[in-house]
Amino acid sequence: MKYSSSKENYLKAIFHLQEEDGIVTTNELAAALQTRAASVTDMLKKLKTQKLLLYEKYKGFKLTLEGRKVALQIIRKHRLWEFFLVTKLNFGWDEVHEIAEELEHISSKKLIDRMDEFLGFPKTDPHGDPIPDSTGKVTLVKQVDLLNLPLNTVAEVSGIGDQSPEMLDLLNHKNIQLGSKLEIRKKFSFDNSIEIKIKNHPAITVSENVAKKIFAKYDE
Amino acid sequence: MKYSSSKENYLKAIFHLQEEDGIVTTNELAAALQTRAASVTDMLKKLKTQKLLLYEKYKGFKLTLEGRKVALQIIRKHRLWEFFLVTKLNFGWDEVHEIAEELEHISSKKLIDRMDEFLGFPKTDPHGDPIPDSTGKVTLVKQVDLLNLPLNTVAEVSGIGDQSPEMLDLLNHKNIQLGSKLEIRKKFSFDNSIEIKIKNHPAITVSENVAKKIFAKYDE
DNA sequence: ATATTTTTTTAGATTTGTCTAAATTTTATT
DNA sequence: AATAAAATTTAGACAAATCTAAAAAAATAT
Ligand SMILES: [Mn+2]
Ligand SMILES: [Mn+2]
Ligand SMILES: [Mn+2]
Ligand SMILES: [Mn+2]
Repeated sequence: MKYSSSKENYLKAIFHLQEEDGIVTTNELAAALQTRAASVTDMLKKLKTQKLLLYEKYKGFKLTLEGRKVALQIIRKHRLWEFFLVTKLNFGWDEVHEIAEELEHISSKKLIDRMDEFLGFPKTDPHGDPIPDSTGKVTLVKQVDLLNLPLNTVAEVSGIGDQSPEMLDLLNHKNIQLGSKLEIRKKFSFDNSIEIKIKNHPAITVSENVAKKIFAKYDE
Repeated sequence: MKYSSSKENYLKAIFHLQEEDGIVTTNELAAALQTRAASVTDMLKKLKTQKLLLYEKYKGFKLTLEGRKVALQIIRKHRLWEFFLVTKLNFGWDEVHEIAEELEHISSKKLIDRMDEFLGFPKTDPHGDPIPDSTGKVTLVKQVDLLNLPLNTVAEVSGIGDQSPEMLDLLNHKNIQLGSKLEIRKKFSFDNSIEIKIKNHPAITVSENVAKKIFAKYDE
């Protein structure tokens, strides 16, 4: 089945909001898609007709198994394209999202499976988010945020929980990137900020709000 | 300026028909785009409003300089993507057209320029058609069709003038591909068919209609 | 338990791209 | 030159995706 770019964007947004909130509301979805609540309601009805969504008016909605499956395929495409852009075309990890937002709607399944192979079947995208395999399965990546990383333990940055331009800008300026090796030198209990030493860089301090959005993996 | 996929397809089709016929008609364009003459007229008006087309009703139409420029950028993207699919993702040259038909509408200029660089600035696509550079300039490739290739002269297949699935199927079965080294062994004046010897393959015969659609370059 | 506020849905338009059927213009034929 | 045929355009309709404003339902506060 082939769906319009607009429908695909809705399915993806519902999936993401469902993941974090459990339940999704019309207004939330409208905000996420930068559209109006009325437009959302219109689309919900269409998605229901196509059996991609369970929806009873005023009662809320959630993806059907089929809707979930479609959403995961779009996410797979989005993240593989991002990986391609960063690793093969030397894009910065903070400039690939917009382009992937278009590329994720290219329909050929064969194309994306070949791309996956070409890239060596990567497990996470440049933002540390997991890439579903061709059947839609996601390998959970075990990671802790920096607030929960033990002192003086070398860890590798594996994900960022906030991909806003503001956050990416901050990370760029502090030389924090995916794959960076770092350790916590000190935790300030006054404001929960932490001092970080990144390999080959002077020590820096980041706030609690930043620290809890940076994920890393380390050997125990 | 950003144009819809539909508009881009129209501009590209007009450009191609203009190239071969000089003048393009409403019906021709409708046939090329698999749509109706009435739809074409509708779109011609819109393209005129956007100054991409010179158009007076019942009098014919042709691209403006701006329309031509846009068309060349779409063609550049189409051919670079085809090259990528064949050389990096191991697609057959007969299965890339459809996918490129979608990819050509991805808007990022930076993406396509990075891709061009990644591919080593190729001059022709997998069908032998020239790839415009980032300013829209095309390097003319000097080539003759097989009917005009001298006897017993080794030449390299550099282009195919008909990319229909039927033609591509025939070429596949006869082991003729881009880059094939071949020479004409005999020309049958009865029906203008020719006997071809392709390196590492037994001699084969192709009809006049096929021969005139195969282009090759050779040293004089 | 009412009243108020917030959320969601409907009603009715609008834009883009397409279609069929009919009208108009151009081109070809007697 | 008149007529027939072909090409092109217009008129009017439709589907998809969006919008604003109004109505309806649900949640919250008094
Ligand atoms: Mn998207
Ligand atoms: Mn990402
Ligand atoms: Mn296209
Ligand atoms: Mn081509």
